[in-house]
Amino acid sequence: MSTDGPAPVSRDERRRRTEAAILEAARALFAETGFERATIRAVATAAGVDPALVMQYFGSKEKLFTEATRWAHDQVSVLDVPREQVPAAALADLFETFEGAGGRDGAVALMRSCLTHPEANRTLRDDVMCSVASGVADRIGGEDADLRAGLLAACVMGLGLSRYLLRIPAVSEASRADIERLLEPALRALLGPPDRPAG
Amino acid sequence: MSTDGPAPVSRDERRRRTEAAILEAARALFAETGFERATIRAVATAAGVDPALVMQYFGSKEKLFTEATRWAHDQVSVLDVPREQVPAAALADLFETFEGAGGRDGAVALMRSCLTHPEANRTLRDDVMCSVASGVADRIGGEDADLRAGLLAACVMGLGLSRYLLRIPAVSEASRADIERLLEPALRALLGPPDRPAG
DNA sequence: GGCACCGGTCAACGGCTGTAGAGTGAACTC
DNA sequence: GAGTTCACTCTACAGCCGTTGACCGGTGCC
Repeated sequence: MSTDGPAPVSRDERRRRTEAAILEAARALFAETGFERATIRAVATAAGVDPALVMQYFGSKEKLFTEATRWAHDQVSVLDVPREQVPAAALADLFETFEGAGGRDGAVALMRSCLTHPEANRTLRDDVMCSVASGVADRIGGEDADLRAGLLAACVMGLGLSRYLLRIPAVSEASRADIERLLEPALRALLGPPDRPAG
Repeated sequence: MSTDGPAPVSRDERRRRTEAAILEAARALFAETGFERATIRAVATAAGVDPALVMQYFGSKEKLFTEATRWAHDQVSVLDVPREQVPAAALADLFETFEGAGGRDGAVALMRSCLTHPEANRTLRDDVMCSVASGVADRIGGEDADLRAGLLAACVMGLGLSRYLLRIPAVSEASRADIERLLEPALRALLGPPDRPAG
């Protein structure tokens, strides 16, 4: 309580901290109630600042939301594994996204608002689902590759929705291992028969 | 075009018709934009009446929403088929719910709002998902029956979400038959090994 | 034919929302 | 140490929302 010194926080540092606090509060509130019900006033209160400061930092509620739900493409492992490991990797990616160290609020916030907020809808469909499904389809191959990949993505998203958003007890309270054990074989069936390079 | 007569609509008949028109408009708007963004004024305009009349008929926006998204338990066939037909019946129920003759807007409206509206959330989780999953679990049997049923419900809901709400192209534009052909075997894998009556 | 009823409309209120602009005091620069 | 910058706050506005109560006119009943 003495070695801390007189709080030598520079102006830049303060700005970075409050911006992070606002972003964190926004993520939490967007995740909890969705875009429409989360108000800038509530975000500001949670972050301990004035509502006008939120506007000053992010320009508008829309831009705040976009910033708070930015999707990181690079933490998707399903695009980097051989065909047979796609189902397991897809599940691992889901668990990592929603239970990993990096705050899960951003993902929940995007998903929470994806049915009522036009841009969240577009982002989740195009930048997440279609983008991933397209890569998965390449690994699956065959005539129905696109549909198979789409159905796989749909099932994984259904799991995420049930477990983290709707919180259906049987799915929400199950262990990650149990879900992988039961669901991975089912997703594997979506891949279809093993590769046949030509045909 | 002449035998119609001078529109002999009684007062009761008029009331029933306008109430139905309001309900239909509400379903359509709730389905399109969700509970929060759909306004009573917009519903009234779409139904061709005054906003105050909507209040007079349904009491509040909440009650209007509840009425517009009432869930009919009786059209679920998955609870009336033997174990091996559960996956096919679950898919048939989904297609019937969202593409059947009885307006699909009610189902879309409930689903559209299930992530942001507390009561829609509760209804979809408890009255739809848990209720159905519980019945399915009974048919599946075994140690993990509840989780297996929950995962099956999650996958089917993921399909519905991708096809009718997010409209992911690969899933949305596929034929019902193709989806059944590819997804039914996968869902069948969720049932686990065939019944073993004791054990 | 007079009267009560009721489907329907009009105008308005209070509250909440996103947003804008002026102002303030402490941290930085020279 | 004076002047500037900038994080931050206060106050306010305009618009939209759900909701209400008074009012109007045709319909049904005696």
